[in-house]
Amino acid sequence: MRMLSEANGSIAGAGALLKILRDGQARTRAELVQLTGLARSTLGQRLDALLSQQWIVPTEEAISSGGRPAVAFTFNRGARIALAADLGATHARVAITDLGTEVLAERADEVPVDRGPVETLTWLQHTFEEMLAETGHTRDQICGIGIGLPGPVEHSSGRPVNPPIMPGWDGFPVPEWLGERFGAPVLVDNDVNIMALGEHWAARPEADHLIFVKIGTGIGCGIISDRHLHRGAQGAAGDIGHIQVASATDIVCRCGNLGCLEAVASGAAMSARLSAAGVEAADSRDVVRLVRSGNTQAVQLIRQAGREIGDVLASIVNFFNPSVIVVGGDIAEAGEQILAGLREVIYSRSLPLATQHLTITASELSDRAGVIGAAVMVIEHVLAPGTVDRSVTRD
Amino acid sequence: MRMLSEANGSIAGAGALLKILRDGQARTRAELVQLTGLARSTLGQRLDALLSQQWIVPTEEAISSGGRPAVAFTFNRGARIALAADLGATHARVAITDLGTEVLAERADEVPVDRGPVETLTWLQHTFEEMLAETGHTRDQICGIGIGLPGPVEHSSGRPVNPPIMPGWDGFPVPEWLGERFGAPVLVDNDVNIMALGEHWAARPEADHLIFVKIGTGIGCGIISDRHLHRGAQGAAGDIGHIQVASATDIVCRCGNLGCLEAVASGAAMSARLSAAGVEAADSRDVVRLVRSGNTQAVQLIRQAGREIGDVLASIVNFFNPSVIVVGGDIAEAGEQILAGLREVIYSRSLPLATQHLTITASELSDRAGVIGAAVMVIEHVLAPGTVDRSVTRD
DNA sequence: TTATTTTTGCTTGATCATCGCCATAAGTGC
DNA sequence: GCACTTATGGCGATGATCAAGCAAAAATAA
Repeated sequence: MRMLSEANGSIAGAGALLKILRDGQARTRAELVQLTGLARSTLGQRLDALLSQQWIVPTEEAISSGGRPAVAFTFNRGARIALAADLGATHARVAITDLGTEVLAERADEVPVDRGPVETLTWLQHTFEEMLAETGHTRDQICGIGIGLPGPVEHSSGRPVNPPIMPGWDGFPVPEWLGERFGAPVLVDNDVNIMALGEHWAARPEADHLIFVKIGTGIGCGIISDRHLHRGAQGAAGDIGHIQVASATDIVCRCGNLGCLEAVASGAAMSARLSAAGVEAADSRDVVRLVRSGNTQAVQLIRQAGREIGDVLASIVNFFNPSVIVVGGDIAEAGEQILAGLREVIYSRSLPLATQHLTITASELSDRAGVIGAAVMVIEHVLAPGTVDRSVTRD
Repeated sequence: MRMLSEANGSIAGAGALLKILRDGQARTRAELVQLTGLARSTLGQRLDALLSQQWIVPTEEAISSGGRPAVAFTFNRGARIALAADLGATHARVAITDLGTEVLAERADEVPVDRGPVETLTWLQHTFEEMLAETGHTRDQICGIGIGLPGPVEHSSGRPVNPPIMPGWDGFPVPEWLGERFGAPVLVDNDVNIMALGEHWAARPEADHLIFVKIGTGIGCGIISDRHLHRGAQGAAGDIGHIQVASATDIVCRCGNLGCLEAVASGAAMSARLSAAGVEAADSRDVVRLVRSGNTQAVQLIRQAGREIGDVLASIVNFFNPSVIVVGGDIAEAGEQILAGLREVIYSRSLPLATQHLTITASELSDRAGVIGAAVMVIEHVLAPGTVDRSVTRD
């Protein structure tokens, strides 16, 4: 048993304590004794250890009930920082967060990922460095770096696997490249996976089984099963964009197959269809703009897309029985229009037992879900190893 | 940390050791020292504890490499027994197994579950007692009882939830009823879940993500994600029988909806169709019999059913990315006929990344998957709490 | 100001798991 | 039969933890 607790590393035996304090609530010694079952003296020793490492801090306010007021301790979210990046096909979002996933600095830029890993990561390195200077943080405060990439990633090695829209990235050792430059552990994952992680952790921690559906240029989803990210055998889980839908078996998808969901209901498919109909729309954002401005064709199209996606999700609800479905991505910005279509189909097609407590909602974190998820991935890896990922990448 | 290890109960600190010995990773003291990092003396103490409780036994053969031969230890599968039952709609299979899920005694009977819980469980109690007498085991050797039921079960409480084919069972406290009579922990779960568990554990332990598809009177599946059973938010995960299939939106299902998979490809649906065509077939078994005897209509029907189910599974493969799909249930006894249809559709419709290492195979345990899974559920609960289920039912 | 209450820091002796060391057991090779 | 090698068991030392107690600190109530 000893080895298990010592595997925690620097935090040593105090890991269990930290776990309790990390929920953000201030706890007094008396409460902690109650919660852990430790002796007062032992608890004192452990608190000292955590205090000296700055992992926790005493709060200002003293709660008195007639005698000497008790000192309450809280988790020190500012003890370390996490570097997080959500790299999309054309735009990237980079952030520095504290250990409570609070965003301390943030940037969103147009960065084409198709120029290859070295150029993109060099830009990322410089952006991180600039932001660190901005916020006045040093390198030794970094507890880790989390990266989301728009394609399949082998999480254990942090390398992209045959990514369709990232030429030159196949097998590129992202963790090694960045790890050398910052001297911190680097974790990489698929963008939908980290979005699911972010939404689950920051907005819906009570949901045990969550599906995050990203509707943007393409369509994909991140899966949380029993509070763990489900990545699948090849890390390819959640690739629902190429599931065949019944209604349109004549449309050719970019993958070569017929009637893929993505070829019908994605942002790219919708903008293409609007353009063909004479309405100008270059990408997902234009579609959303048109919907918001009340364009009839766009509204009809997005409602129909919602029903198509709902068709696929209805099957998934029966199979997976999630407690929450969160919808995010560019197209989700159109709001209720797409959710209405989704709900309509899911509630009529799926089993009552599976739908009676099912929540279908738009992402609360919106376009920040990715970076926050990347931060969560890193923080959990450092503070509670094994919760999110079971294999270490780099140290 | 202390409290964590003590929660293990009677095995105390030696739990980790037992896990290693159980998997056969190490056998001699030297190897165990290497693997655990414990001191030789500490290891010796722990081994003594395990030996005195009969959890492990020294083997006869002594491995020498020039000096005094090392004593090899093996997990004593006979230390305790598990009582297991797989109750189906009309027939039941009951077994006593050792801790290695080896079947020591077994019975298969026609037992209609629709007569209510008291009659069925009373029969089960007597069967267990008879079998115990037969094998010469006593009650205090029972480490637990595992039950599989044909309907949704809230695993944490062990109670059926609105089971469609089990009148009178809704909310019945199965664990309490049986626990009182045998003085052992009772775990209950859906029949497909335990089949998935059995097949995963006994036949395919290397598969991290497994889907067990049961094709019998109805159609359902059990889901293993990251070596853990995925039960879903309402314990309703895996209910793929009522997913709508494109090809037959005109057929009414017993659930009231149109075009359910179960209404097209289940044993009940096939026997009904054969009967309507003038070929006598009362149930799934008759269908299998006809297929085996080479009846053209039956063969065509089962091939088509394979394709329909494959259609649904193709979507699930994209979504879930399993490493193995195991097919079981009465209809699966027909062998390659149904697998051919499945493979045909899945390999053509699902993504190459997801299918390239995907195995689609018939159940190795066949009609024993259920009881063995029930035994696994109990054994894992006692020996490695938290591996399969995270909530305790009864003690 | 003083008494009371409650928290906190510190000390002590006991307990327990673990560790390192040494003696002994049980083989192999000459 | 003897030296050598390797495995095993036992003993005292170590360190973490615990329960208990006492004194100091910091508030409230009289």
